[in-house]
Amino acid sequence: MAYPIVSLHPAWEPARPVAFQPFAFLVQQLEQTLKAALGAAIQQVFGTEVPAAQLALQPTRKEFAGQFTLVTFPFTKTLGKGPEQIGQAVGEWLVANSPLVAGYNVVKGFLNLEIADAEWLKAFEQLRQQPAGTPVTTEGPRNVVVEYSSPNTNKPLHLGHLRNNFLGYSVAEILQATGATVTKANLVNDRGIHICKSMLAYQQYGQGETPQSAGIKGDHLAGKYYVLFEKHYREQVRQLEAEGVLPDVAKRQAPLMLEAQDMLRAWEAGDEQVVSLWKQMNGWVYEGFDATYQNIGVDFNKYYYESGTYLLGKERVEEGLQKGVFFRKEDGSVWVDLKEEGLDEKLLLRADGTSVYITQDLGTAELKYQDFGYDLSVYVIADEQNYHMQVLRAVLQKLGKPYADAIYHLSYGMVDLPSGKMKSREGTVVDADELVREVVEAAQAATLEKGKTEGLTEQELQQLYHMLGLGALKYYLLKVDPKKRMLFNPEESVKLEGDTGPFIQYSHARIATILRKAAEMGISQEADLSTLTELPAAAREMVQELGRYASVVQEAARTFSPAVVAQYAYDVARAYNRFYTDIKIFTEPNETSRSFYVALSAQTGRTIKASMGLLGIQVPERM
RNA sequence: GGUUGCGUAGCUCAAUUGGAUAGAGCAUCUGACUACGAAUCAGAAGGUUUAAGGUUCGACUCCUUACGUGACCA
Repeated sequence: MAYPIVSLHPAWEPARPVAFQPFAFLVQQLEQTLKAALGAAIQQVFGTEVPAAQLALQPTRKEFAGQFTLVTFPFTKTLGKGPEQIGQAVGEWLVANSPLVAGYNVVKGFLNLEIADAEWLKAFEQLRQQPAGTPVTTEGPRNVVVEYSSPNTNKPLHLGHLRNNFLGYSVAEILQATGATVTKANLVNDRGIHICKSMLAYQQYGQGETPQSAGIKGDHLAGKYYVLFEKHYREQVRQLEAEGVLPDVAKRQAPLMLEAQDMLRAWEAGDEQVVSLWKQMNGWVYEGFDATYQNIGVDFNKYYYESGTYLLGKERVEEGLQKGVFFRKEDGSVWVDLKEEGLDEKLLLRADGTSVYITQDLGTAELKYQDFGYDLSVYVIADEQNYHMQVLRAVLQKLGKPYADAIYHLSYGMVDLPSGKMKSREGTVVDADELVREVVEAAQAATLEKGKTEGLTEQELQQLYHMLGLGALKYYLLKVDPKKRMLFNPEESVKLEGDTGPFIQYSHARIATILRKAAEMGISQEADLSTLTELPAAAREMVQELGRYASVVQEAARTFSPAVVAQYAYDVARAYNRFYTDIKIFTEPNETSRSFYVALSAQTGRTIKASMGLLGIQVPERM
């Protein structure tokens, strides 16, 4: 693999310029050319060379004419002139000498440059020739594993998991769009004391119930017994405390807890009965998870099970002891000293030889690397585990693992409710299946109210409601910067106006209608655009917006942020709606312009579809 | 107690990574469907970016302190 692993973390910096561009980066290309022209201008006018890195261009703000802006403040010292003077001189030179630049204006230290419409048209022509799915770059990691979802098998998925799943899926898609080969992995936490709790409760109170007999999804059934365990366990603790036992002791010595621990030991020892119950219940849970995954539209190429990796983790601990980077305490427990790394001493293996979380994570990391030899391994895990992930990396570094630095923790903020934190103990957890049902129902109600779907079959309607409901939910969860904690407001999440998924889906449906009608009217999208000389502002802005696609996806990949793509999709939809009200496509008298507007609409539709696809959101032809 | 994240309009979020008069949506108010879909568009109002200092041509962004709030480590 040609990519040095160490350079990939935490976010790789694209080297510029690159030799080969697989995608016509409309805006990037213009920017490059413009920068070269700017360099030449300064050279010609002032006789001084300015490093290209200093020529920072930014988009011109809406209230000024132009599309690109050069900030001239940084040059005042080296050029010995005032910021306005520099702007004037450079602008004047460019208009006279560069075909790119049609006009300029200077406001204080800002030189606003207007790109000639002919250039925009040329760029648009290039852009629309690009086949769908063309990688947006050749840089960055090429072989990536994205681990996400990673549920426990003792209860069903909830709202927090949804953020995780949508993020993981989307980041995988985004990285794939940069040309990387991406493996979506799901590490199932299928062993441990919490699993035993469900099993024990089932054994004691289940009376042979099955998902079929109870008419409950398997994951919900397991969750039911987990809750039942907690209920009876708490009762036992309360009783012990009433008998005068200290709270801490009561928690440890409640019969149910002791039995659960017995069961865990029996499981590790391979006890047939326990293992068979474990297999049966996990089987139910997996069926339930599969149904949820399918329903929310996420998938995986590879499953890992902690039951299959924790032993490998113990081997890593042994390896560390042999290499002398771990140490054993008198009681037999194994530790690593990470004080030099600014962390603490950390337990790796209990005195009784049983593994802790980090043990299995060491094993899983090893296995993943054996399987895929990745140059980037993304872990989509909530930020409450920041410390844990730092430790994992540090331990792998101590072990001298080549993949230690290829690990990237995509640390996302937890989801709050208007009522505060989600607490399973207080029953405030929002169930994923139920939430999805609610958003789909809300989408159905809204669609029926609009009454624009006559002619669709019942099946098409159901698909549409699902598409819209999930679109609303996914967009709502993905539009916020992953790193930030977010508030989930159930009422807002099913809204379909303003900054929402359905708004963008609506824009797509609108475009689809335009294209259908254009086809009926026999309007070609292939007119020779070179005969057009001037564009209406709305069309120019639309072209410019569409041209950002590749750099937006690169930015999203670099920062592991679907929010960047969500924001872009919204911007595109908004720009199109503005264009739509501004310009009457079918009454446009100039045939070439009319053809151009249809082609522009088509390209907008493709861009919306692609962007939303990166978020895992589908878009309808009608709604 | 230690480590660490966050604090922007009434609410939910942005701000091109140090650039212009801090932008969107929701909610509120006003206007636009007898030419392509009003789930839309145009406009109004809404801010001492928690506070105080510092760095510089320039700070929501970087540094220090305080306050508020969350997470993790025992």
